[in-house]
Amino acid sequence: MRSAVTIRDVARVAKVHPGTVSRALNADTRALVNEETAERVLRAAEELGYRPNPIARGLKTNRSYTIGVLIPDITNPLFPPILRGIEDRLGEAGYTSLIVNTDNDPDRERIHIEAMRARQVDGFISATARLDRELLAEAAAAGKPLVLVNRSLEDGSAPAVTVDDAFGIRLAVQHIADLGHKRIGHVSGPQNLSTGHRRYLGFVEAMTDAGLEVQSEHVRFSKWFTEDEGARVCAELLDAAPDLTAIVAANDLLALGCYDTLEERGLRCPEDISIVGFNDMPFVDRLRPPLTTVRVPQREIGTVAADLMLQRLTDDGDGASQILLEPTLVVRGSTAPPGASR
Amino acid sequence: MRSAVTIRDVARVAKVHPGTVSRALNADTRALVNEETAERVLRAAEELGYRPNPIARGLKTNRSYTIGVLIPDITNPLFPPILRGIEDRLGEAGYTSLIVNTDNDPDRERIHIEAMRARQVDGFISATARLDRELLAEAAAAGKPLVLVNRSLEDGSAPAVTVDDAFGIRLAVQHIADLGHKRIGHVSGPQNLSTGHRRYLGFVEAMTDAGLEVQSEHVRFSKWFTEDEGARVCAELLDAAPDLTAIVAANDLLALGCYDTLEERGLRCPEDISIVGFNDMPFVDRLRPPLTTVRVPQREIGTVAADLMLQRLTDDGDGASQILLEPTLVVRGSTAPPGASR
DNA sequence: TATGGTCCTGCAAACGATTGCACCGCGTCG
DNA sequence: CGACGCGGTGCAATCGTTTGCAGGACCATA
Repeated sequence: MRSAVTIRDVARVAKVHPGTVSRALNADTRALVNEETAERVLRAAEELGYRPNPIARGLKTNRSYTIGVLIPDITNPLFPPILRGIEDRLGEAGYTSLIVNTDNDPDRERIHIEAMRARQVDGFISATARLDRELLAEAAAAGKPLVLVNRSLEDGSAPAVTVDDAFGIRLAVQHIADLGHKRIGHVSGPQNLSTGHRRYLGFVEAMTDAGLEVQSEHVRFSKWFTEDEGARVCAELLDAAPDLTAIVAANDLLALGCYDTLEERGLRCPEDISIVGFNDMPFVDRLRPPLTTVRVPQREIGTVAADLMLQRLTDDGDGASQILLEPTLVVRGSTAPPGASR
Repeated sequence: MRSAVTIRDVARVAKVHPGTVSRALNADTRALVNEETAERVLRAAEELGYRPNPIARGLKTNRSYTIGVLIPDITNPLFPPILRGIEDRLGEAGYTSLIVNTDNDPDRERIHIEAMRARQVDGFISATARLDRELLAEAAAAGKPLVLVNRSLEDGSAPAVTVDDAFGIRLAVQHIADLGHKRIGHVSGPQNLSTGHRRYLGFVEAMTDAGLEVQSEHVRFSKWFTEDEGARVCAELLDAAPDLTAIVAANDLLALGCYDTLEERGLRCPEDISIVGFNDMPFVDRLRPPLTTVRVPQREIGTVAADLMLQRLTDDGDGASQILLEPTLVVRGSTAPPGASR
């Protein structure tokens, strides 16, 4: 009844030694065994419906064909498409992914890494926000490759796939500037995250390139990428600079928070203030108003990260390790020329 | 450098036999070993930072402390909260979950189940739509418990956690009826899915209970729970019964599709037609208009399913196996009295 | 003092695969 | 004709745990 067909059963049927079966079935040792014998083994395996037991294999080889994937929270709509990309690509290569939610909590993160190491994961993909230094150290200590997603270390010491944040923000600013806006604010992300930081730098640069001045009261920083923080920071921004006609948010969730604050203050979007987000999360096209935002190729991020990992796992000849994906602008209803209603 | 500390190392330090270490460390065999010895072993393990190797353990015990979780698509916003619930609860109990996307494709499903069996998962949790019969058979053949989520088999042959669909739809219909609507349509879900079917039955029942007649042209069936199908079926419905003033959709995505069709035809919601959804997916409160919908306790579904699984895994004394969770109505902007604008 | 019973703990065989090593037969070359 | 090389296969150890079984130490009872 059980899937009890082992390598020994196959050996018996094929009338060879279990060791030979192993060699015949393993792609890179097949050369060692006589063609004819190999075929006989293959047939026997097929016939019996033999499936090698990855557990037993892993015990001997120290490989689990499993990749640990760390994300802050699967409930954040940004991640499912990325995960989907990772899983699909990894799956094609015979790998499985083990997903954990860290909630950006160092303790949870540590526990999960520990558990994953115990489970002999072959590598880590991390889309998590904190502690990458330590994670990197952990991974290095365990001799496991680590791929960063959606963020990177300044010194490029770990392979990473990110989107070109500066370019994305530039698209947003240009669009707003082209509409005729002069006084443009930035609801920035946390500066200790590479995404938040780079988008902030990108904003400043794009503004000056557009010939616009960026006054210090036109920028406010959030502590996290959440809707609540977006609302709080937007309020702060409007208090400091009530004459703004447009806001570039560092992230869709922050933009959502801006919507909240505008509504609370009786301001209309886009008539009174235009808003641009970042990420193009699912369903932001259905908001009121539909959010103009910078679209990042989320699924592609996942597949590319998986590719990077697979590459690290097979040939250790390291190809490109810092991959930059290009975002695009999606113009929808939350942006309009300034004073559009007047 | 490696996590190379094995049970033998601990044994050496504690000056006992590896077998004794195993017994001392395993909760339900600890009684077999002298208190004092056990403590010594524990200290040694602690000191060395010993982590038992689950792979090796699994090889001997045939348990992987891993649960296979099948969902159609992680990209569907309905699932992340459920997954989160499952993972958190399972994690507390020392289990890990292996998530796969089936896309409701029988082949993909089969392949994944096969792979998971090979990986010796201890059980399956399925939120997938198709093939449960076969999945059940597979699981039974492998001697692995199976828990169904969000749907069930008519004969209750597998433990399942579902929401009370009939009750939920009743809430929706009652709300609409209370607003004064008489001509109420139903964009139904697929009838081969238990959710779709039960919501349809609930609709009919609730209507008659409200003293309203349900004419056959007031109900149309969709093939899948998708936005596109919602749009298609809604159009069909409006063609057949142009005088409807309210629509109960079997699902939020279908409701979204209804929005599309209304907009396309220049009908306003809720002024011309009220719409109610089902599930309260994330962000449907931010749509235009905010969607009135039936809220299901998504995260709780996950935790309860995990509980059910854990229960099956430990004591096989089977407690309640069909668990019904109660939904609530969330009234928002997509419903209003008929002819509200006139 | 012999016997029996209770606790412990060591021993060794699994679990299912991989892999270094040895061996065998045979062809080839000197 | 002997030695060598080589392709192919079997042997057995190994990965890190768990667990049935045996046996030793100790105590109590007859």
